[in-house]
Formats: sequence, C-alpha cells, structure tokens
Amino acid sequence: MLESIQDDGGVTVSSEQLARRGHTTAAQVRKDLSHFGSFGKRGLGYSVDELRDRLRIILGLDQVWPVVLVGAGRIGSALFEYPDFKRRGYECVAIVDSNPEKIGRKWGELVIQPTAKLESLIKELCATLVILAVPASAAQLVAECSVNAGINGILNFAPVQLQVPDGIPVENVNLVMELEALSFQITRASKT
Amino acid sequence: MLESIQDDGGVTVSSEQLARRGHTTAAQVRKDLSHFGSFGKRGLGYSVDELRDRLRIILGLDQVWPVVLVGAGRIGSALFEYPDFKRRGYECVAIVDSNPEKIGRKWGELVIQPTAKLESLIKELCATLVILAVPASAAQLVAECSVNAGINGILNFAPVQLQVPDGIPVENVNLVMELEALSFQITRASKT
DNA sequence: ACTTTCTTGTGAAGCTTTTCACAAGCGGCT
DNA sequence: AGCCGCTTGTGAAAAGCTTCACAAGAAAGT
Ligand SMILES: NC(=O)c1ccc[n+]([C@@H]2O[C@H](COP(=O)([O-])OP(=O)(O)OC[C@H]3O[C@@H](n4cnc5c(N)ncnc54)[C@H](O)[C@@H]3O)[C@@H](O)[C@H]2O)c1
Ligand SMILES: NC(=O)c1ccc[n+]([C@@H]2O[C@H](COP(=O)([O-])OP(=O)(O)OC[C@H]3O[C@@H](n4cnc5c(N)ncnc54)[C@H](O)[C@@H]3O)[C@@H](O)[C@H]2O)c1
Repeated sequence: MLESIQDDGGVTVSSEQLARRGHTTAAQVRKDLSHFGSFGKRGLGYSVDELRDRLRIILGLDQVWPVVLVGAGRIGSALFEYPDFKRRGYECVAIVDSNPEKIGRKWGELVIQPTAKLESLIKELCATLVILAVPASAAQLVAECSVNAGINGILNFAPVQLQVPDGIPVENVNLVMELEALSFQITRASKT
Repeated sequence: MLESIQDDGGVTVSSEQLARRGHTTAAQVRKDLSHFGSFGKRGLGYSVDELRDRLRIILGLDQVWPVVLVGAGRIGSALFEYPDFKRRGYECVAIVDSNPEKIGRKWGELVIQPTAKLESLIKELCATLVILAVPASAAQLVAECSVNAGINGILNFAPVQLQVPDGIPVENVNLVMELEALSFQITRASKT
C-alpha cells in the first residue's frame, strides 16, 4: 500500500487513510505499528518513505532471500515466471523435479535438477526458503529433506499439513480452502 | 483430513487425533465443532463419515458452485488445470480474457471469451464465484463488473485490496505476503 | 449389574486482541 | 506568540478467543 501511495506522489499518510485502504481501523493501524516503534508525527501522520523503509527492515526485506523451487509443474512454472517475487528480494536459485523428462531442461538461466541433489543444492547455495509445488504424496518427504539440509522456511502448495520440527515456519497455500471459505460465507449469509 | 482418514480405513476419530494432525489442541477442535452442533459420541469420538458429511453441509459443499475464471495467463492456466477444484464442486463454466490473441482459443471444452461478455456470462450461467487472475491494474474494474452482474464471492490473486460492497466476500491470495511472513518469522527468530 | 476406560460437550477462567478516548505534540495562520 | 485543527501513541475498558477441568455418557470386559 505504501508503495502504491508513493507512486501516486503521496508524501505523508495518516492511520485513518491507511485503515480505509486496508479495510481496518485507524486505532488498529496505530496499535500495530506501536509494537515496533514510533514512526509518525502528531498532527501530520506518517512519512510514506520512512514508514516503508522501516517496515522493510522489520519484515526482513532489506536482503536477498535465495529460494529453491521444488516441482516444475503447472503451479511451479507460473510461480517461476512471476516477477513480483524477485522485485521483493526472493530470488529463485535452483529448480528441482523428479521427472526424468524434465530434468536437464532449461528455465531461463537455470537447469532443472534431480531430486537427489536437493539437499546438496540447498547447502551449497545457502538457500533459506523452499517453495513446495509437488504432489501431496511427495510433499512430506521433500519437506524433511529440506529441513535436513538446513532450510529456514517453507511455502507449501500441497494440500497436506506438513509435520516439521518446531522453529521451522511453514506457510500453507490451500486454494480449495479459500474457495470453501467463500462458499461458507455465502451459505451463511443466505440462511439469515 | 477426514477424507484422508477415510482412505486409511478409519471409522471413528477423536478430537485428540484431529488436533495432532492439524497442529492444534483437542479442546479447540471440540469447541469449534460445538458451535455448529453436537456430532460426537462420548467415549468413542466422531464418526468419520458423519462428521465429513456434516462439515460438507456446513461449508456449503453439498452443491456445485459455477465459477468464472478471469485472466487466461500463467496463474489462470495453472488453476484451470488443477483437478482438486472440480473434485470439491467448483466447476469452471467460463474463461474470460482481454487479449485478442487469446480470445477464441479453446481450453478443454471452453472457448476463451472477451471481457465485454463477462457480465452477461455471469448472469446467463448463474455463476456464483469469480477467480480473478488479471494484472493488478485491471482487478478493481473486473471486480466491479462481476459485482454488477450479481456475483456472490471473489477469489482474488491480484496484489490489490479490492473495494467491493459489504456482503460480497473476497478472499485474497497474496503469495509475496506469504513469503514475507516467512522472512519476518526467520528474522525475528534470529534476533533472540 | 458393576466397574473401568475413554471421550465428548461446555461453563468458567485465563489470556489476547481490538476499541475507546484523550493527553501530548506538530504545523500553519493570524 | 498564541490559537486552532489534526493526528499520534497509549493506558484502560471491552470484546473475543483459547484453555482448563470435569460431569455425563458410551462401550467393553468381568
Ligand atoms: N495447479 C494449481 O493451480 C495448483 C493450485 C494449488 C495447489 N496446487 C498443488 O501444488 C502441487 C503441484 O501442483 P501442479 O498442478 O503444479 O502439479 P503438476 O503435476 O503439474 O506438477 C508437479 C511436479 O512435481 C514433480 N514431482 C513429483 N514428485 C516430486 C518429487 N518427489 N520431487 C520433486 N519433484 C517432484 C512432478 O514431476 C511435476 O513436475 C500439488 O500438491 C497441488 O495440489 C496446484
Ligand atoms: N504467476 C504467478 O505465479 C502469480 C502468483 C500470484 C499472483 N499472481 C497475480 O495474478 C495475476 C495474474 O498473473 P499472471 O502471472 O497470470 O499474469 P499474466 O500476464 O500471465 O496473465 C494475465 C492475463 O490477464 C489478461 N487480462 C489483462 N487485463 C484483463 C482484463 N481487463 N480482463 C480480462 N483479462 C485481462 C491478460 O490478457 C493475461 O492473459 C496478477 O495480478 C499477478 O500479480 C500471479
């Protein structure tokens, strides 16, 4: 949001304005920010540039995060070509797949590697994140292999609840569940 | 989870077992379910078949939801070929794109339609959901058009906060933010 | 029939998050 | 300088969510 305000030439922004854009309340915006420090000026609001920079540091976006993509299928290829990742500092440093037909093919500058190399690739490239875009049946195994190799976090697209050690954050993307959330809300609303 | 337990031949399941699988607590499972009714047997747990069926009804999955896909790009094509949607009752009934090169092409049984037809397609096919896989700059316009046509819910992949009337649920999928959540947790953990 | 073993459903307690409301501070205007 | 209109940062109150703990019920064995 702050970047889009920058593009529109905004210099300062109030908690009220941020709240309206983000569908929340001004008090919530201020309370949340206050947990990390005091970034605004009374009577004026927040400096858009400064707040953006501070948030980037808080979120850990002041560095490049090397990412390994596992699973060169339909969702994997869409993600690989998604330019927003790189713009935010997430750089795909390796692609891994188990299908012999796909291994050796080039995607951009990268050659698709066999699953056997996953562990050594993570170590050599010091990858911090893996994106898991493999079938549900393979996901747990790939996750364990990545954890063994010292990965720091996992973005999981497979519709399974991964079992990983405490301290390794996992974010799950389950699109069927997102649709189910919509169905549920629509069903509820129509029953009032 | 219940379906995977069914596949493994499980007949009953306790709140404790569900909690372990889902990384939550037994009390939480029981309290959540109790908001919708009383589905279990004391001393025995829940009947897997019955609980699955009851949850399907609660979530509104005892019907087919006609979906229109807007944006036949990289993410759109991955989603179109994703078999789990149809298995859960989400059936793609139309595909819409603005690119003249793409309009008229066939994806499976469906012909890609021009954006101008979006409103009439939603009305004619009684579509309840749209999946928005268009560039951020086009998302708000497509959302408004869909709402005008009487859509009931929106699954939005564009990295913008859509402004829609109250009562139209929107679920946002923002993959960059998922990665940022991982970066944040890793950054925090390393600062302790 | 009685005891043992399990597990649910749920008030009450404990904890977290959100909202309220206002003193304190900034900038511009007279 | 003094006043006025805004907006932050934050304790305190309100609301919401999670955990505790246990009575009540179900099955299985004796
Ligand atoms: N396609 C979508 O829109 C979509 C959406 C949400 C979630 N998902 C999930 O993402 C995952 C992938 O979906 P997809 O549609 O891209 O499937 P896909 O079959 O197109 O691709 C999966 C890829 O993973 C590879 N693979 C299989 N086992 C592997 C292993 N052990 N190591 C490395 N690679 C392996 C396969 O060779 C294939 O290239 C699935 O779990 C699916 O449920 C897909
Ligand atoms: N590719 C990814 O992995 C990915 C991941 C997450 C989010 N997204 C988001 O999803 C959206 C689409 O991404 P993509 O990578 O598929 O882009 P893309 O450019 O491959 O596809 C976008 C498609 O939308 C069409 N389009 C443009 N304006 C339209 C309009 N007004 N009506 C109908 N169709 C229109 C284009 O012709 C194109 O076919 C973007 O907002 C992107 O930020 C993409």
